[in-house]
Amino acid sequence: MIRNLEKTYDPKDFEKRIYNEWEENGCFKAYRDPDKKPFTIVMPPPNITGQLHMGHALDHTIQDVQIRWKRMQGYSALWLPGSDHASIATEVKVVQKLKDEGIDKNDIGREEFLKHAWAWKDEYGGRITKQCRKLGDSCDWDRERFTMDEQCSKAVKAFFIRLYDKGLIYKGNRLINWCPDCGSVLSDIEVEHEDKTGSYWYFRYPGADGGEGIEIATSRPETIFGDEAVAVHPSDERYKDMVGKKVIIPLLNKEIPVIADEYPDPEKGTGAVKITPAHDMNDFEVGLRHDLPMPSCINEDGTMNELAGKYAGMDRYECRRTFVKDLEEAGYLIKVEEMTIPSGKCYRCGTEVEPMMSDQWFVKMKPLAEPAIEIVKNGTIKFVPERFSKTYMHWMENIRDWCISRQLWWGHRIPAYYCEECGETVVAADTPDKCPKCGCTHFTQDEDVLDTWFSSALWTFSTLGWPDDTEDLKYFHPTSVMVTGYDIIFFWIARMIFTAIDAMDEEAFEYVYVHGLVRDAQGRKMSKSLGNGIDPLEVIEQYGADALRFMLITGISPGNDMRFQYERVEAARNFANKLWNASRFVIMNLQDENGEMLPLADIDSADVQAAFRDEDKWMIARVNEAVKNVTHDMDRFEFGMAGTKVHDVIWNEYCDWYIELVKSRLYGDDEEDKAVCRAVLVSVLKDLLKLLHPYMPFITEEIWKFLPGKDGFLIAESWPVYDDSKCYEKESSVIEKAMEVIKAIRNIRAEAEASPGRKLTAVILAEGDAAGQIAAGERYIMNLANITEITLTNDKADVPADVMSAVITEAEVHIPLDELVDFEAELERLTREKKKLEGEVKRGEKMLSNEGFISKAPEAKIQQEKDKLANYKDMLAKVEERLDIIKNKIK
RNA sequence: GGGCGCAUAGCUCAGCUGGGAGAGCACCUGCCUUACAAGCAGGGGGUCAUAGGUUCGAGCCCUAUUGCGCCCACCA
Repeated sequence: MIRNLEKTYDPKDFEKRIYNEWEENGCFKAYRDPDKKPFTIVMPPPNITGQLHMGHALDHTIQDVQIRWKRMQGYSALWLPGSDHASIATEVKVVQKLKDEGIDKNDIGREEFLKHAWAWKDEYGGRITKQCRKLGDSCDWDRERFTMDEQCSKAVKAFFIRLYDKGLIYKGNRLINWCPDCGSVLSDIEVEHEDKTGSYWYFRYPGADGGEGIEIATSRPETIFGDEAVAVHPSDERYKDMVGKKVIIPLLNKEIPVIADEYPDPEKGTGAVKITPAHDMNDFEVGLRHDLPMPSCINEDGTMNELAGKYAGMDRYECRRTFVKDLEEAGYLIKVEEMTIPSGKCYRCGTEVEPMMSDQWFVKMKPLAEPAIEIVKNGTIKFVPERFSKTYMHWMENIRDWCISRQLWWGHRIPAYYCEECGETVVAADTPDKCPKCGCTHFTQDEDVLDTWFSSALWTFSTLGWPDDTEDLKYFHPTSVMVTGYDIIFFWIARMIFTAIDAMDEEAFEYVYVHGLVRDAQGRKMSKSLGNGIDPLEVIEQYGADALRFMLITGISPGNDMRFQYERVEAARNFANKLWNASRFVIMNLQDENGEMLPLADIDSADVQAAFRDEDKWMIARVNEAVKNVTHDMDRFEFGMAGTKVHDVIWNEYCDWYIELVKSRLYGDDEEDKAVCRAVLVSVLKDLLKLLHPYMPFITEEIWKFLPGKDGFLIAESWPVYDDSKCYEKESSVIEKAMEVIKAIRNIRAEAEASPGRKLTAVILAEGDAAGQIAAGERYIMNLANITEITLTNDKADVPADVMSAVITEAEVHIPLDELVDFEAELERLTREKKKLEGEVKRGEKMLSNEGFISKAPEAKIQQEKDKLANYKDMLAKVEERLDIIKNKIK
């Protein structure tokens, strides 16, 4: 029975099976091996609410390629997986689910709600990690973590307490971003700014002294109820007399002062600004400077409060409409202008956020940012591509305090306890026994939870055991590379950097590899609302994970977005198919018709190496070269380039040339040579599979199983090493010259429209090195160009009359075609050739006659140009000679 | 207002430190050649956005311009 790969490549046949084998055999497990160097990647934890999307597929492919590669290079490679509780996102989903069941979150209370949330997590939380297995992620699943598991929760508390004790966490009443829909505060970066069309309403605030008062413009009339002043610029002549006087808010009959402040821009609006300290960031600052009261007029749910009088209870937008109408009817509205106005929206639900005064917890950022800036500045942490460090720096240098409390239930509850007697705040991991101030034993824990990014900020070290001083932490931290999209540099990367400096006193990672977004074929962002998302699982189902991975990673250059195109997945699948069939060919030739293994030469023995033919050495040299280049590219994070090079050596050299070159040997009678040939075929294929394995782990592992002389899994094999002694330049030049001749003959054949099956002969005029190379390569030429006889000569008289010709370096190839020669066409073809060569000669002469070039260019470059010019001149002369002959014939 | 990216073949994109423009797809021609038609062989196709500059030499470096996109900040 011949044992071979299935006739057709169908990834569904083996991808799942191979993955299970890896997992069952512990291939992904990382150990603290003192003899190995660690290589650590901590997976950006996907949200438990999510499904695997194309972004994950790209993100994970980049990580898995590195992990597999480093593992093969002999590192103790740990890829630590996990998932994120995603506070707001999950809570929204659970609330919705309960709502669908007719349950209101507030009716069941916190504890009951959390039971539902955990149940939800148990049901859906594992979904993504299951999907990751389809991609081939070689994570150490035994170390899988969750941001709300016991250890991570411990880390969160410990870190909170640590910062609190240092005075870096505080509670304060500040103007914050409030999402009325989520019912929670948001941090600054959770607000998305965009412009929208809106209106400026111009109102008159009459003077309290019965005077004309002042004209103001506002885009948010509903905040008038919170106005505490009208500000003008101190240098604004128009309002000089108004400063210090009072004006009356129309319809409210509330008196507010006119104040002078640097903030108003006399050029904008009327130059006079109503000041609402509790609902606008700038107004808040003005309010602080002038010691104004800061009353809120809007409730947390976005409705108006009692300050709005008869409008109380109305939604803020409804109030705006009604109030404007009332003001207009009362004659206070001067005009309305359409304008584009800025708007801040909640990044989760898109609701317009409301700036509000609120009591919240903050992290004081300045002291934490300083070392975080330094660690990137001094190169301890490196961004790939480098430009993203600028983005990071700019943000860090202008950082504001981080609001970390959220009015939600799903998340890490803030470890702050308030004494029920005296109100003292105690920050501790557990409920305190008694109040340090009054001795009371009754405490209430803070109701709020922490920003979901607070726990992810600790991810590189909380997952390895912090705050305990674990062996894992010592061995695997700092991590090696963090792979992420540029969209979460602020949310996550920046925060991991400063938390690790504070908690671990070291960098969280050495490199941050930043990739772009996967867009749809039209270049649009994939989104649920557009419905243009492409499900990676469907792509895998159709084309296999290897094809998807290969397409994703060869389609990118670091930091840039890419488009998802099915044609490219198909191309990647075709490549897999190519490798599959080539391997099937090799495996087939290792056995006799009964499936008995044929002898295989020992490729390491000197005798066998002495028996290598030119094509063997050429192929070995090509792989060796690829090893060098691919490794070099991967070292520089150029995974796309490296992948393309692996693709090219497999397809363009191994399949297109080497296999074709050795066929005649395999079908011949020289058993000893066949054993050598088989050995080279297998040995080279093994190296190629190794190079490709990080990109296409499944197919390479599956093929590996069928190859002789292996021990265990390919995933555990070592990465090939470049070997100086395997360049084989002399033998390679024979093959390359033969390839040149073969291509020339194929071209003539095609031009002559001679059928590929037709047997032809060739007369080759050659000189110099070419003569020897062609003589050595005759066999290859005959086989691959389908030539029955080659006359190798240096005598022009040997060239028959009716031939088609091609000129190559140091040689002319002539194909006798008798009746098939169309001399007109041949004339045209050679004339084209002549033109091309003339261009080359002209270029070379121009270059070499340039005084500056001769005196300034490097010697080697000049010599190279001289050699090229001589060659082109020689070729041109030969083409011209042929043209003369043809012209005479036509006459 | 500040910062960043992109502009190269019909399409999607590579092109690393400056030294003769590449790939995949699409297109044209011929082939079911005993690994592969998801393939083989051959071929056509580009003033590298524009204008200057540096250089012996620029797709690549510098300056400006145009168009597209992104990020940050601000706005009564």
